Amino acid sequence: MSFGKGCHLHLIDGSAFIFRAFHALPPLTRKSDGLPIGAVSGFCNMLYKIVEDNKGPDAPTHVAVIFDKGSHTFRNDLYDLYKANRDAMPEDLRPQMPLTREATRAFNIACIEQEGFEADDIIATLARQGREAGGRVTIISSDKDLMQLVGGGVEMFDAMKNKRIGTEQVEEKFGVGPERVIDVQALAGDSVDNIPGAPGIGVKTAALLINEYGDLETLLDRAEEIKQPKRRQTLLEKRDQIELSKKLVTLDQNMDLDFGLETLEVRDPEPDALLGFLNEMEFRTLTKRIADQLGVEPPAAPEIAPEANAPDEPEDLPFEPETYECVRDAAALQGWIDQAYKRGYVAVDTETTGLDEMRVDLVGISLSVEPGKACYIPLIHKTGDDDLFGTGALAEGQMDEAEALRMLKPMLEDASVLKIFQNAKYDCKIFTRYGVNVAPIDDTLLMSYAQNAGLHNHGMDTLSDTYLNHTPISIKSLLGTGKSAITFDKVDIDEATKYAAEDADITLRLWQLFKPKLHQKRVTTVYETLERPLVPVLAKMEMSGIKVDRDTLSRMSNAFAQKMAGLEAELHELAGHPFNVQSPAQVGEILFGEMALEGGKKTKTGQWSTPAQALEDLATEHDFPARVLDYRQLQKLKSTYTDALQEHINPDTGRVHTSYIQSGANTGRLASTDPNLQNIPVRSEEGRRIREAFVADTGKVLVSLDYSQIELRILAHVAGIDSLKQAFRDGHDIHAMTASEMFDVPLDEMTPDIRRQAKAINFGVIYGISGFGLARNLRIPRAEAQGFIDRYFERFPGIKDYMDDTVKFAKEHGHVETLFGRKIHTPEINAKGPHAGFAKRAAINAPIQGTAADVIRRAMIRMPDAIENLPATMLLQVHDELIFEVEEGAVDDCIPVIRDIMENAADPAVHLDVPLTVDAGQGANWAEAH
DNA sequence: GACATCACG
DNA sequence: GACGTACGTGATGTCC
Repeated sequence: MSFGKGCHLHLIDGSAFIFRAFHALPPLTRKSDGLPIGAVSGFCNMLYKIVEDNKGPDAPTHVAVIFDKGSHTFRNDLYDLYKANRDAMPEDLRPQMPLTREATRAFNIACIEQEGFEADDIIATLARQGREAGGRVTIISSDKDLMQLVGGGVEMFDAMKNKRIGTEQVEEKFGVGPERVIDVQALAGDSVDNIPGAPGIGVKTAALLINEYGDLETLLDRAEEIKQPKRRQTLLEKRDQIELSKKLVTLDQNMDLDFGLETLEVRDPEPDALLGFLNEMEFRTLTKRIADQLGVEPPAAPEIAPEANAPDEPEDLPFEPETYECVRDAAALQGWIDQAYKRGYVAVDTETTGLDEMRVDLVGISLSVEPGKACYIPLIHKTGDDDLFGTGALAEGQMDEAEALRMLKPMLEDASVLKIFQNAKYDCKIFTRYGVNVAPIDDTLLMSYAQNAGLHNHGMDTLSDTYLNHTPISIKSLLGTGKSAITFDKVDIDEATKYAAEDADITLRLWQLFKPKLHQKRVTTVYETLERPLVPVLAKMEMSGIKVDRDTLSRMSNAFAQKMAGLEAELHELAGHPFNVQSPAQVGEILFGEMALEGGKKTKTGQWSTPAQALEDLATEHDFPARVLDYRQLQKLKSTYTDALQEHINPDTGRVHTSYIQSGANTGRLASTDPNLQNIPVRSEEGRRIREAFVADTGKVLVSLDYSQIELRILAHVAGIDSLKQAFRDGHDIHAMTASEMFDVPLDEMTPDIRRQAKAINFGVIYGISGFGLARNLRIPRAEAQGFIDRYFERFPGIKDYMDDTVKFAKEHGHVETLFGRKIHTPEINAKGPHAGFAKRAAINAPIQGTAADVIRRAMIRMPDAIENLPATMLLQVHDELIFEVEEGAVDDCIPVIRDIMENAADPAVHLDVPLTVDAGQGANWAEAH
């Protein structure tokens, strides 16, 4: 039936409804697997009402549900900040997006979306067509942006409030008729969509002005006449901005649509399809009600077998590498992309030619959408035979790389499709280098880390073995080892498919297993606020890198080499024969064998132990150990720093790009590798000079900000030590204060040595102090050290209580927690023997170190937004320090902003009783900035 | 690949 | 009563 007079078109604003339903309705999850379905439920109930009303006098003859699609529209081209302040889609809503499309189709209602257009524009176009054809139109929505369409047979209906919105209601809201709504919106702006409007003018004033002057254009032309000076000035100065705002709020009523209104005719639902869907969603009431209405038997409710969902029961679906698909053309790839959209999630893995994300080439991509179902898309695999350049020719049967990425990019960047990785940071960095900014992501490695830190590592092999009872194909079996190892692009495509697709399959299975457990184990907040959002932050820092001056390092290396040669000759002379100075075994033999020095200890393997501490004792009497110490220091600086760092300078960027391991330390700290930039020397004068090689780029400076005494402050807070807390509030020297309390020395009589001892005790406390450890550190008799500790606990009884309570908690629960809820497991805490001591001290230290780690993570996660409009880039993190590269001249603007974020990073989740203070430094290089 | 050593917070 | 200990990391070289 064609659309015309007497027809009634219902246009349902699907996207807006889902968001509103999601926020308005209590969270509801599917019983069998915990899938969030609250918004889908609200949506289906609304559709049901429409089906029910189909019999009524006001029944629609035509109906459609319209959704937004894609995030980039013509409005973004007009104004790049359009909707820029929108929050990311809530985690629980994302999987519901594709389900609402499915629901629409199940109800046999036209489901409409068009890439690059907002639902509002499609609605506007359809409404105009309906109006012009002489029919009635009802827009099911309460979105004020649609109110401009009301009138001439078009009205709106708020389905959640059950309220009709006609011309009167629009006038009530905007103070003008529907035809002038866009003028008012252009002036008033909209903070939700980030439409600027005229600053200082809201809806009330805007309506007043429009009613006085008739329309926006007249108002702007005659703005000079306005009496209020501020208002007049705004309208004159912001004319461009206001006109732009009008363009942004004006809906496009003339879109090209590839269907006519007649295709939207109301159709009865197919009972099987509709009831099948509702049953699958486990909507019991609705299924029954609709079955009754349709006059058919409701389908049997799905069986919920409790065992199938027992938390620790891995699914038994076998792994069958032969069944994985090798995707070799666009049609096959499109099928997988469609699957990803349909489900709203997809596991992704990349294969590359190596491990350095900044340099390697992408070789292929694998995807998985359900357990056992995965594919591999080979892109640049080579044939076995080398060509003239030894690179090998491209193997047959692979998609063009650019084409494959072009097809995948919209899906990988689409907010409604969750991309699941094992170690997302690695793959995201690769994709970024190929022009794809992957979001949103989930990461099974981090999910495991949030749940299981302290129990085991979180690599794919461990996780697959532990949770899926399956040992994945080893990469070594494909690449070989050592010198004869090949790169992944040389691997036969069939073999590569089995390996790569399996990784995606495993990732997806792990995700399905871990997802509900986050909640069960009470670590959803940790994962969502401390792990997942850190991934893009770290990826950006790593890709930024830090500039390192090769010449400085090279000169230092040469100087070290010369000194070492001199020392080596001297040592051979002293020993009376040549030997390898770098061999602790040989040094030990000379010291304690040939020279027969006293006090030598042996390591557990029976060789003489020669650590620096032991050599220092001997060095007061003998030259030999003193020279060994000198040699070792230089050897360390040269091999680990001045030589190795040069190798790490990326030839393309001239910078060093470290890699942070987010799951590296059980406590929540980061670890840095390849190279480790968290242990660049600073304590010795000679070593510190290496920091001079870390420089700011031309026209910029390095800025370093670090938390002062953060762990001691956290200890004062968690142990509730009032005197310490007060000392921090007053900005006192905490070590001097401790010394004064302990040794009854007034502050003005404090000596550096007494203070040094108190400082060692303060640190010892954080580490789970022992008399032996303190004695060794301070080089005092053990009894004396124990005396210090007893005294300390006497003066600060709260600390002793904290330590005992923490150990007790660990023994009871098998884990300890940071203030932010991070759990660190302590499986050895109930062990007997020497293990127990280690576990106890680790348990005491973990909440303190871990809380500090959580605090700086929170600061880092907030940093990108805070410095968005400042010429500053965050480069490095060294546990309690952040290093930025800042444009010269902007330093004084940046430091207060960064400091503010760092000092208040604990709030509002945790309010510390002690202030956190941050010291800042700046300079042309890291030595100066620190 | 285990071990010893030493760089950092 | 003896044991054998400061907490958390990563990189390097020797030696088997």
